[in-house]
Amino acid sequence: MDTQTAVDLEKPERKQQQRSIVTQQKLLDAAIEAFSENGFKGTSTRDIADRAGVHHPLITYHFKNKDQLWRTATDRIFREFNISLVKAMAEIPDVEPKAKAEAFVRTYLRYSRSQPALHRIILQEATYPSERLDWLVQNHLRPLFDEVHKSLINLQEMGVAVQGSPALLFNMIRVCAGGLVALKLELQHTSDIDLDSDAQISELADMIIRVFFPGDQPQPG
Amino acid sequence: MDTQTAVDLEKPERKQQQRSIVTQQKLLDAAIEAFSENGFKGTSTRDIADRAGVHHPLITYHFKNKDQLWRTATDRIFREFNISLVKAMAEIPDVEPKAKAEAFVRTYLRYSRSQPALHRIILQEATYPSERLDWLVQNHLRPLFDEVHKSLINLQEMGVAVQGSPALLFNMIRVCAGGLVALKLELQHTSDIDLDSDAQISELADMIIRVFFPGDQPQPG
DNA sequence: AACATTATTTCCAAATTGGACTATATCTGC
DNA sequence: GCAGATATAGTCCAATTTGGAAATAATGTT
Repeated sequence: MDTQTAVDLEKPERKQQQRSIVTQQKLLDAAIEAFSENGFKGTSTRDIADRAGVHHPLITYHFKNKDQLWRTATDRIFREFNISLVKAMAEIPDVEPKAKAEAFVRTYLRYSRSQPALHRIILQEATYPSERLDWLVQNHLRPLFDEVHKSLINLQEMGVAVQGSPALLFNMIRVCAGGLVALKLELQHTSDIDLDSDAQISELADMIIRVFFPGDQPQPG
Repeated sequence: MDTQTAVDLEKPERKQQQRSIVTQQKLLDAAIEAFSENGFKGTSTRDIADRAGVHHPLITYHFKNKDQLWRTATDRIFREFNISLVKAMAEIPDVEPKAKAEAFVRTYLRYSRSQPALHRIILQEATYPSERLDWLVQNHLRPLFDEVHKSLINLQEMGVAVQGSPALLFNMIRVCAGGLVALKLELQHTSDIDLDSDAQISELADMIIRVFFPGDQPQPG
């Protein structure tokens, strides 16, 4: 439903120039950073332009307005994440559901680290009702939930995942991954945890898996 | 030329008037709401004054400036939480460590629901380094961590808590409680979870306990 | 009544806001 | 190459918002 250019022209008579693409990418990166730091309301288009090292009127030129910029930027994060996820899942055979769950956790965690905005922007928008939250839910969060939810029920039936509400379970896993990464600055100071390190990310992944998917492991007693 | 704030000075020659206390409370409530929605930078003192239904110069009068207002408001949240926590823990005998862990989870969850800002403000401040984050860590987060960390190690040794890094464990529990409540608006839409309901809060508490404290408590006698 | 405390009201100087506008540079398609 | 479209630069503005100061008025305390 969208093109790479800001405006949907019926008949693009010329192809988009390379420098234009670069500018848009810089603006999108800057927007993601700014929005996840200060929220939608707390971010000015000039701030974004400054971070991108670009003249601020270019935002109007490329993305029409602040709202469209937010949507395009957010869309990119979730798209990229979905690509990573699909790719990782495809490598695991369907007959190994626990391995699939593990892949999900590790992918979510790895992507969250490289792009903490994945979780932060959700949090920013979840503080009060807005059209943006509705958009986020409908286009990205709900579809993801629906899919994982099914898998989780399956895993519970197989005795791999812990019992209890699969909806709660999904969200607990999600915040243990993304939510912890979003707090990484704090964790460095309070808990001597450095989620920038591969080792600690891996340790966290192991722990999430061990806690939420304890099945197929040596049961004590 | 010292401005009198809520903090008690050496010798107040007259006692604080009731209307002053009310105004301060209204401002603190409004500040907590605004800061947790839009972060420190994204919140204006005028916005806070409007929410409180109070003239904005009163902020300067009562709290000197925006920064002091933030500190006072944040301090109040954590103090209140600590009071709840201490009170709840005092009711559980020391010989029942698992019950203590349960009480901690339930208290954290209940307080987070009545005051989601507890988690949201941390998240707002954890997105980039600031003096406020340092202050938060030193005055509230670190002390809480240190205390719970000890208890968790103990619980692990008794086989009540799951194995693994106690620091990670603490933070996983924390985000499963506070982090999920902070997302409650989203969860209503994506997952049909209503964390305003007692039943679902209780279900979440049970699940957290079941997942992170699966071991049985040795029964005395 | 006297005086401290609290609230109201008006004001300011600085910064920020989104956006318009023109001019210039650069690329594309021919 | 050229013409026309695309993209950026640079400048400007009017409106609003910002945190805060100040003078004045109202209210409570002793």
